Amino acid sequence: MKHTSVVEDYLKAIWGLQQIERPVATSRIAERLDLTAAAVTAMIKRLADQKLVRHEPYRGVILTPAGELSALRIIRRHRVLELFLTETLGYEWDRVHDEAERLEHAASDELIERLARLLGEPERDPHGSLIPTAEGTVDREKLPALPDLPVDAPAAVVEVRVQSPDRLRYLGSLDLFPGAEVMVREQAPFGGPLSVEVNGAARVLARELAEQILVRPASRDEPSGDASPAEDAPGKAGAA
Amino acid sequence: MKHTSVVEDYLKAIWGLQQIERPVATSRIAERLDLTAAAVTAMIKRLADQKLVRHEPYRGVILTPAGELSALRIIRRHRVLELFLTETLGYEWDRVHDEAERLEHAASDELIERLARLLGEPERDPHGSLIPTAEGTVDREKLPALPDLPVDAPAAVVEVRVQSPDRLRYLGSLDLFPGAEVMVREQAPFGGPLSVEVNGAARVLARELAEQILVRPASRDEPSGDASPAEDAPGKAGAA
DNA sequence: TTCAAGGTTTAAGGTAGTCTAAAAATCTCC
DNA sequence: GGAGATTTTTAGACTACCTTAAACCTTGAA
Repeated sequence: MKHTSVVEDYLKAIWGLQQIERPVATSRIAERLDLTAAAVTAMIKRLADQKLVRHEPYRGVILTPAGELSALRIIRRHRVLELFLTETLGYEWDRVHDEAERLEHAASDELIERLARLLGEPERDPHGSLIPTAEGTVDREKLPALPDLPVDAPAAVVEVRVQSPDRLRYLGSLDLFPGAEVMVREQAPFGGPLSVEVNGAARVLARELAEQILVRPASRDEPSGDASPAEDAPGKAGAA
Repeated sequence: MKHTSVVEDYLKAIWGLQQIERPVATSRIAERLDLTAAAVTAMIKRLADQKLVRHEPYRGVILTPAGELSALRIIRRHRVLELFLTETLGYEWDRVHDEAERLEHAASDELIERLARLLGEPERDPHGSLIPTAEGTVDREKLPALPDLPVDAPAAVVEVRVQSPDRLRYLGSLDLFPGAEVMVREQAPFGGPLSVEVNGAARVLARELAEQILVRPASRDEPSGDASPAEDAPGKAGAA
């Protein structure tokens, strides 16, 4: 039940990669954790011994139910901490990841639950990602990305699936936080950029970035983006 | 400048022991960290290589200025975190130590400074211990302990030098938090217990514990214990 | 003044994690 | 259905810790 912080990092990485492809290749894990494939192979053995993953040599790994549960608990920690950092301490949304990355291994369950209480039992982190429950469950949601939206259809940003601080900072400068109201005005052909209205202001956005912005289309009869649980824009709280 | 968390633990332990005797014996460190003396000797070599301690074989170690600075920064982290846990998250004062012990190695300087700001740049932790500044300085203060007080002289509790959760819980049940107003009524001879008035209520306290309670005698002309910077009693915030 | 007790250091071995380099398996493509 | 490229695993070595057991100082008391 209690793992080293390195083991926690592996589980988290594997969980994330598993959302993309199952089973997960050794080299994917190595890339994500910035380690050699040899190190990953060695660790996978240990994880398999602890019944956290199942490993088919040369084929890849998948998390066991125990492994997945552990992963989700760590992800909960991470996301609660991120939200605490922005909401309570005024961190910018592009600077919370690394800090949370270290704290998540040191924080007790009790600390996390107290933080969650302080934050009002939040459902999403500052990037709009769903926070797993303390029991380790998350809803699988299937949201459209910005480029999937029909032209001129109003929607609200729900989640910004971007890690890189640079990109986050840039998106923040465009006001593209969870909760922002958006409308696609035009999509340039051949994978070109999108013209988007963000909270009423006209913006142009590279398609690559737009793909990472998940939205909830406004339902016809609602006045304006009120269907979204994410209500306020993080990352602009008290500047350092 | 950046050390492993094990190194940080050693520095903190040595700093604390150095307040009692200098140089610090290998076996004292081993006791405090619950390791074998052999492990300590090995680590001392590494610390000496990094110029964090000076070591005279068979005689003991003392921190170098660099080592002391590092130690004080870690102690600052620890104490700021402890205060955050009681003040903001409602932890009891007997349960903050272990949590802070883990977090102190993961928290960035920035996090600690933001917490300190949130807490109003506090001077003392929940036990009344002085928090070193961000620059790594602490005042050396020389306060009398409860048994040093003349009978019937009013004083205020400043610091409770107790680690053990059991004892802290017990002292808390007697209202002996920093800020409490106390008066020694009687001292039993031959190292016997003290009769003490705490916030007006009569208590009896083992001498061993009383020795660890540091107080500031009320100055004659003040109405009541207002000279103390520690103003409110921690540890009684929202019960779990 | 020696010598035993007790604390300290060395020596040897273990775990968790990393790396490089080489061997083995799988995939790709003609 | 191979040859060659690619990916994965093994092998051997390194760091930072820890342990136990033996060797080594220091000291204090007869």
